[in-house]
Amino acid sequence: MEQAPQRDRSWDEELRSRGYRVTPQRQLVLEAVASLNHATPEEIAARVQQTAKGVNISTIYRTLELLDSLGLVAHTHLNHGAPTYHLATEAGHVHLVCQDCGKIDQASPEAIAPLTAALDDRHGFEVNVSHLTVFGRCQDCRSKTRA
Amino acid sequence: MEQAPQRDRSWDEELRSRGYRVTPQRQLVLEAVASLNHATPEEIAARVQQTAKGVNISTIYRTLELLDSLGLVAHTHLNHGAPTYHLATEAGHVHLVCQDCGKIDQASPEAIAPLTAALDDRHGFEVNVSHLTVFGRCQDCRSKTRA
DNA sequence: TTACGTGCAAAGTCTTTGCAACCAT
DNA sequence: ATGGTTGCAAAGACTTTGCACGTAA
Repeated sequence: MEQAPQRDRSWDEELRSRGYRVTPQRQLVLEAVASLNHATPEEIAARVQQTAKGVNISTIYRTLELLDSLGLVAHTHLNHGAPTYHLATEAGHVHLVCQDCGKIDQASPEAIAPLTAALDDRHGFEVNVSHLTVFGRCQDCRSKTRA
Repeated sequence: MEQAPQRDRSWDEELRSRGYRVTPQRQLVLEAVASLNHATPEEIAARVQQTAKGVNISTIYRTLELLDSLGLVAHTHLNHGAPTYHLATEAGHVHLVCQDCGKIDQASPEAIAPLTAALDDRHGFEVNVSHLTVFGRCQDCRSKTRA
């Protein structure tokens, strides 16, 4: 399976060096996660199937679990039901989930630096920043409700 | 259904004033949430059924949803699967979930004050503190791995 | 008395698993 | 060639829903 030469292939070696194989399905899942950002397994499956219709949902789950364990993608648990996946290279940001409209925003790492420092200091707890989600209400919904 | 007089009954009125009824099932669920702390619906059901065996799991779910919507309990979405419920009066703390051993610790509100301030400031985002969960590794697991 | 709440059972959603065929290495 | 991967289908975990009976108010 040939591809455009300029695509990032560093993860290929990550797989192979650990004894895993590089398959079209895995490429497609990783590309889907990269392009969708905060997507559920079903959304990722839909995107993958735009290119390769035969890919089964169970393969999506297995692949996401693998990529997650390798640290290539990360997931967060949002409101109810499905987790959402994003590239681990985008880690270091906080997810801001609006409980009114469901919108997902992101905050920069600096905003949470005091938090991670305080938790390390006082609890000896090492924060997994790529897995951090904050719930609340976004600016839009706050102004709407106040009206 | 009479009970010991010294039990906290403020939530009774919370229900009645909104047109909901006070039932033994709802009392038991609230008591279970209070005594268990971070319990899943199934765990709550098990506790409730120690007292009243007939209570159905669907009643547990419906009651938790109700109490949650009334702000009497709150839930967080932990690793995979079931959410965990706790009393809303214990809100204002952060859950620290260890991804290695699964232990749930709590951090005081002061630790997150800088975070909530920064997010409000820079994103107009109002943090729901009772719903905040931080993933990472606890002190014990860190020292084990480092060894 | 009235209509909200519950138990029961069935269905729904999301995810995992066993197994034979398949294919990356 | 050969063992990791996939598709398929079935099972599993978790949650919701419809309906008739029960019960708080």
